Amino acid sequence: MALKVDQGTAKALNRRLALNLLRREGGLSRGELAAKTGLSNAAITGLVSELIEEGFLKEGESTQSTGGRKPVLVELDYAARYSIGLKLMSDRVEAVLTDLSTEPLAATVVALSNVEPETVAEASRQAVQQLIPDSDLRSEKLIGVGLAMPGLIDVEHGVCRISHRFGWHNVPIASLLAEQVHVPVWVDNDVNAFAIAQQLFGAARRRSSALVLIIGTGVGSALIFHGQIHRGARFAAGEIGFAVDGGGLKTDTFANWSHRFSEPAIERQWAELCATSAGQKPVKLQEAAESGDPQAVELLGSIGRDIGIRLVGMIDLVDPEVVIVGGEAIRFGKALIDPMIEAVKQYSFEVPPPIEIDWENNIWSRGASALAIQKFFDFESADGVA
Amino acid sequence: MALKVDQGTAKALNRRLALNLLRREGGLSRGELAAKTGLSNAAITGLVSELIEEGFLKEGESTQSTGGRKPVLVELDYAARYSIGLKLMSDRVEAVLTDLSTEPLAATVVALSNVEPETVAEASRQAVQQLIPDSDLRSEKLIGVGLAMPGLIDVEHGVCRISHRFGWHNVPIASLLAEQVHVPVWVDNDVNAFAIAQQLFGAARRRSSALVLIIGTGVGSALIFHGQIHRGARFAAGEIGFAVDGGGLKTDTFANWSHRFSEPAIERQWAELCATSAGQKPVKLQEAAESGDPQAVELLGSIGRDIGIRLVGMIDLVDPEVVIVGGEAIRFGKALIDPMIEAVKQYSFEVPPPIEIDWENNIWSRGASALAIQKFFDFESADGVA
DNA sequence: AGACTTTTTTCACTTAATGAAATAAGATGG
DNA sequence: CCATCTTATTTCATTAAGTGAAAAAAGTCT
Repeated sequence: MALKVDQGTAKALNRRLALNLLRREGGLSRGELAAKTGLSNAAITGLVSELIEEGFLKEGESTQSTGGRKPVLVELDYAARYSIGLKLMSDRVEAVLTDLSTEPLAATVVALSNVEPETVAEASRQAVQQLIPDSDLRSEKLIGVGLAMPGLIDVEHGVCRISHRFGWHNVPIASLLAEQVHVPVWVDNDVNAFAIAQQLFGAARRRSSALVLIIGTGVGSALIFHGQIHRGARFAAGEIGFAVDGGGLKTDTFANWSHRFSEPAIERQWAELCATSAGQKPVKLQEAAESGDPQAVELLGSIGRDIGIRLVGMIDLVDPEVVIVGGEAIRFGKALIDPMIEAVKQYSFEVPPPIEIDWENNIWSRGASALAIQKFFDFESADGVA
Repeated sequence: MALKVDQGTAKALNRRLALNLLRREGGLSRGELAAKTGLSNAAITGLVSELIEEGFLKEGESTQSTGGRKPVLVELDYAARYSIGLKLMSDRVEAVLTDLSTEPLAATVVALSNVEPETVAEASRQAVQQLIPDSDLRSEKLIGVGLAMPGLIDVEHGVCRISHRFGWHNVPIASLLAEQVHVPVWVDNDVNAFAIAQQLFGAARRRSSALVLIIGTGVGSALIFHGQIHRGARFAAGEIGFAVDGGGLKTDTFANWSHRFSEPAIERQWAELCATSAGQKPVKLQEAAESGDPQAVELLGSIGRDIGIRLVGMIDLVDPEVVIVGGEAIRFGKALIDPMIEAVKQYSFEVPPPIEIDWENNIWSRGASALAIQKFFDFESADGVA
């Protein structure tokens, strides 16, 4: 429910406005900041000095004078604090310590013997301990811990409503972990976490809406509108992994996104292909595609096209400013991606939005770290679970 | 771009908050209003007396005392002002005069000899004139005119970017009309207008998100998030009419939503069916379905199921609080609707949101009227094109 | 060095909300 | 029927955040 706006919230909103402007545009003088926010110079003076006092902003170099006093650049001090990101996998917790720009400073991995909530919380505690052993430093400079996992997450209460992959049902994982690490903890769906990182410092940085598609262990998506994750009425927005497809007039053929398009599914299809074409010794799909193997190129092309066709439906529905595609399947390269983009261009209602491919290893845990960092740039639910 | 919040905008936001609370909940006492908005009693006293002075609120009957002074109910005075809605059709302009609750007070239709912007503007002027001949009354009590039409509309500038059905391209229809009627004019896509009406006083009244699906002359949709229409980066959100469908593994079969699912397309399929089944004299599809004709029930069932299957993809992506289905095809009744709902239930990822069917004749122009009314409940772009 | 220019800060003022106290209006009970 | 209690609404002094104008700071240019 929307709530009243008093002077306190108004101030917080203006603070967020200025911070996000600096995040998107880099260094700005106080005067530019005033012009771009619409606030008076006087107000900016006060706001900036508060933020400098808190350590989030620093004065940069003065730039060119235009015949008078040089403007003093003000910029975000990304090194001022740390954040920790934890990505839950079925067999391990991947952890990373980053600065406020999600730049990794250290990383570690803790193995999981099982996926019981207590086991996961204990492994997470160990990971945090390894990354910042000094508990004083933790309370001083660590802004919090972000936890990313597959499933439907109630981010406000820090509860995992449903995670099929972990077999969880209403697990208050944020508070379980917060009890152990004594810093604020935020949980979110892993694809949402990736999308937030893209929004803060990635391809969606200067855009207000985005559609994120992940082709990894499963297939999932995330939506950003007005610079905010759209989570849906039951935290299920973007859960396209199980979308059925009636196949035109043939309603009896249902193709499951994850079943055909996930990275494991693609590998499986390659294995089946290799098994049937006798005499050929099995080669890795990625290598085969890179060396131009016709069967591999054909398989990936067909899958890419089909993904593209489904992407068109999503684009036409929400009309995002940009589409960002990531996930482990990106490693299959152009053979998969180009036909996908081609299909989007061919079948879109209008000229489609730009499609950006962005993926690298360890990006999951950086996304998790962005969950905590986002709270600096975003005024809503700035409390986490502590 | 988001902008600063000063005391003026804060006040406007609080005013909006109170108005929307009253719209959703009906009459409330000042005390309840204070409790639900989070504002102090003192602030509510001031706010309410301003709104009463302006004529938008009135005091209602005092309710039951609970042992002390009776609370005085405050409610919206829907009769305080008028709004006019214009729905552009290819051969006519349908117009309705409503109160602030979109309740029709009078209606008229003006024929169009062609769809040139000037012709449309002139016909619209005539319609307004017929509904309120007295120009003094217009400037006093008419809050504005809402114009609904198919196509991509830049609502901020009142420009129709593209309308295939009218052959328009960047037509500043709002200012063309505003010049003639001398009241504020707002234009929007017709499906968006319908959705806004549903949000203000229909099935989405107490919800903050909704997915609206229209099966009419074409097939279109609208999205409401946070009580606001989601228009997309190029005003193209919801334009699913041309969505392609790769049909599972068979990428060569493309079924176009509008081509198979629009009301004319359904009629066409019935006509084809009647033509092939020799000896049978043609019966109207709606009548055939109502009388339980197996072929009609079968045809509508198959179409309904296919629509349902596609709806699942949309629901899984955006996870709306409610789905609202409307459009001229609703007249085909349960034979079409029930299989659609069945399919949604069968193939959804989670328990699907409630699906509400809401349609009646002349609803298009009431939706148009809601475009102007919405500006009272919504603080953004409250200026229109004047 | 003195005259401009441009940026940033200072300060008196305005506005909208707040909490506490006052007032209004009805209920209750002898 | 009057005194007292209860609940609803209004009044008022106070507070917080932003504004515009003027002052101060920090340059450039001749």
